Amino acid sequence: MSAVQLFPAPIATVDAVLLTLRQGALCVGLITREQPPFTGLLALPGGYVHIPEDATLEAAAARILRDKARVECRFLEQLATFSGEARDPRGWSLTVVYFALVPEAELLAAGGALALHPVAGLPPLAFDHAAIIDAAVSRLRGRSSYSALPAFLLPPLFTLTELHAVYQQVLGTRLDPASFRRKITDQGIVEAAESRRVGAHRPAALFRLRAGQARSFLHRI
Amino acid sequence: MSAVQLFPAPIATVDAVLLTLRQGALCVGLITREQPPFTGLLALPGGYVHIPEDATLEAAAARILRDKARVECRFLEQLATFSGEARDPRGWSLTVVYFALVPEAELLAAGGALALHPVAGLPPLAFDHAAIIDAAVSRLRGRSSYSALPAFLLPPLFTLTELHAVYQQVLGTRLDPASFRRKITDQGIVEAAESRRVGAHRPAALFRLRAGQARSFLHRI
DNA sequence: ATAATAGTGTCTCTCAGACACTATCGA
DNA sequence: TCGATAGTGTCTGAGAGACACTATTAT
Repeated sequence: MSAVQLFPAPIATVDAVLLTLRQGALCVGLITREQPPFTGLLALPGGYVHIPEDATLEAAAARILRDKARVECRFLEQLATFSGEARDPRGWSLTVVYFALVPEAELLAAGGALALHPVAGLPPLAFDHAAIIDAAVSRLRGRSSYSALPAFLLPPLFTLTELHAVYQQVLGTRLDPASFRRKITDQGIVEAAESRRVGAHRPAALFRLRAGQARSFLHRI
Repeated sequence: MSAVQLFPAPIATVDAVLLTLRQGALCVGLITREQPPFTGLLALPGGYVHIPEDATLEAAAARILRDKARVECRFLEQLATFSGEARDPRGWSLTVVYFALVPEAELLAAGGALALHPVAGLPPLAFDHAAIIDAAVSRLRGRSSYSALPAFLLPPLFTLTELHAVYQQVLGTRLDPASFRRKITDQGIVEAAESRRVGAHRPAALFRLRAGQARSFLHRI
């Protein structure tokens, strides 16, 4: 390694995959590109790191989602870094991708410039963003079977029936309600809130995620 | 987003965490830095992406390990990207980190410039490399409980007793030999090789990883 | 035969799925 | 009282750990 950098630097960007559930369908937040390349195509929200404003890449992703969707995501985590010569016609590039889970209600309340599109049946996307979204959905599905990730698709307070429905929608399988309740409550993943959800029928207890323990279970769902 | 990039580009590099087992101890391959910053300290092998020689970041990581350790790793996967202003005194930087598993025998046969150091009790390292190694070890430990990753710490052909020992060393726990054998063989993770390991006592059947199925199990180990 | 390592049979306990049951609300 | 949703009790079957057992080699 010499002191002088002999190689051109790759173009480095940050992109964000924001996932939410709308009417039981997993959706991703996209923008329509206004500049080349890929003008007019849908793309993930993203951009350059703002130095020194962004302390880290994660901060850059949070800023991008704050600007585009007007939300502070309770779940934001690095997905992976995608790279290569072919993904951007301007040249060799890399993009560090973060993935966020947001309840739909929060997105709607915030307004924001992202349009929600069901991840099943997306139109052609800019760059390699279709593959990136596939990777994010795979991560969500994979982690959902042994973690509390799907809870981040609900508001901070939720009933176990709602959580059960979200797990079923994300995993695409039926889960026995009784076993589900036991697993969730036994493992200390959630804690009971004081209030109850009142409605037309028997009120349901409300729960919230326990801080820190939200990520992984002892046993599979 | 304007057409002109208004922000300085971060310094982008690739680093590799090469892990192996030596006498039951998990070890990482390190070099001694010859240039500033951190001259004289131990560091992960790494460097700039060579454009256009490296087709992707993974190819850059493979090249770095080929140059420094003279090995082609059968397991090489992206770990995460680390970033920030503080990790490199030259300024805001990001490094895309790959993590590799190699059997010790292969490393020794290859020679190479990496020195193996037990991950328990490392001296101070350059940059944030201590935190990066922690992340790699956590990933290995976490994935080992439900995947065949530890098998990559053995040569392509191995006995179930050897695999059992490697799992115990990586996980740091005792595993029942009978249960272990059943789980490994029942799940189609390995397939029997034709040959057997001959020695001073009863010969053991040799196995290899089944291509594709190497990554994840139905049930925990 | 013996030592040593390889590999199996079988018991038990725990946990997940199935599903019938009870509980609590509004109308 | 009924309909609807919330939540529980209990049976059963699968799988993991424990551990005693058998198998196969060299010496």
